[in-house]
Amino acid sequence: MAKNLDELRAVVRANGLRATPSRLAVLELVRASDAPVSHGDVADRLASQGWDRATIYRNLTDLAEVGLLRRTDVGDHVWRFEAVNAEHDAAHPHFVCTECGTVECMPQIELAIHRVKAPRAVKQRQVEVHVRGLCDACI
Amino acid sequence: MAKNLDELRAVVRANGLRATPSRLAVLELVRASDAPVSHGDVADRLASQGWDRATIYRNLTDLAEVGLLRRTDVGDHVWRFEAVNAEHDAAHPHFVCTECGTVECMPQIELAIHRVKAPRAVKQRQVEVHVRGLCDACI
DNA sequence: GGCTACTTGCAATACGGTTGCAGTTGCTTG
DNA sequence: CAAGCAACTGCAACCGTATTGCAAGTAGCC
Repeated sequence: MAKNLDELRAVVRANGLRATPSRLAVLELVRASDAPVSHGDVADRLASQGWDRATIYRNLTDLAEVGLLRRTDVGDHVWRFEAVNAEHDAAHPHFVCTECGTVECMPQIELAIHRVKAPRAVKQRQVEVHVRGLCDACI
Repeated sequence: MAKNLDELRAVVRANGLRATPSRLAVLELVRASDAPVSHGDVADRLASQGWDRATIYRNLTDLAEVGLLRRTDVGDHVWRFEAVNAEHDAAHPHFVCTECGTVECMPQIELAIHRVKAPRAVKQRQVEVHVRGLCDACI
């Protein structure tokens, strides 16, 4: 467990952030969750440790900004966060399950543009693509 | 124009709602928009006609409930509404500019799936597709 | 160890979304 | 056409998620 904290500390610092106790707690919790967690979830679960909601919020957004977490939403207009692991590369579409919140990478998906009238970024594929629906487990 | 109001009136009544002036104004505005419009947008644009925001909200949700409008979101946590009509029936991707927030319908875009391994919903195109990038004005 | 930039707690605000209640009105029916 | 009633509207308020300013506290660099 102490080793795990050192690892968290190292990774936070490697990403240019200070390894504060609250940040480590947030990162540990999100990494331990198997589904995306909301700010509210995290704040509730860390309330026993005395962290203020504003702090939790800032930590979540800071960690997301440096790429340790990913902010996502499942269509209910609540932002959720999940851990980003090493092999991740953002250059392909993502599928989000609107039921369980699972995010899957979809490199096998591509945009097909049937007519020329589209923004340049779209034509150049310089866009983020999010696909939202029910995964096979929830369908 | 009067004919157009009669048509709106008829369609609203045909869907079991009362054809009140505010409802007709809302439906007309949303039908005239070429991109999904938010509650706030509609309220602002109809403010000169004196309609209260609560009324606009209720009208939007009522019209969506009976199927004359479709509620949709483009990933920015603001609900938007678009008209449902014969040619606009199918759900289609929306492009949102990450800089200025402009939203565009993208019926000319379609998912191309290169390999069979994808969630069933994706293969059946039972998904919402959100495309995010810079529009031509912000690029 | 000192110092500085970053972080946190507190308190408040912002914003989209929603609702209760009393008065108004669309529309059905006689 | 008029009456009646359920649907609709304006007003005022509330809700939950998201976000921010400021002063005090602290991580970490030198």
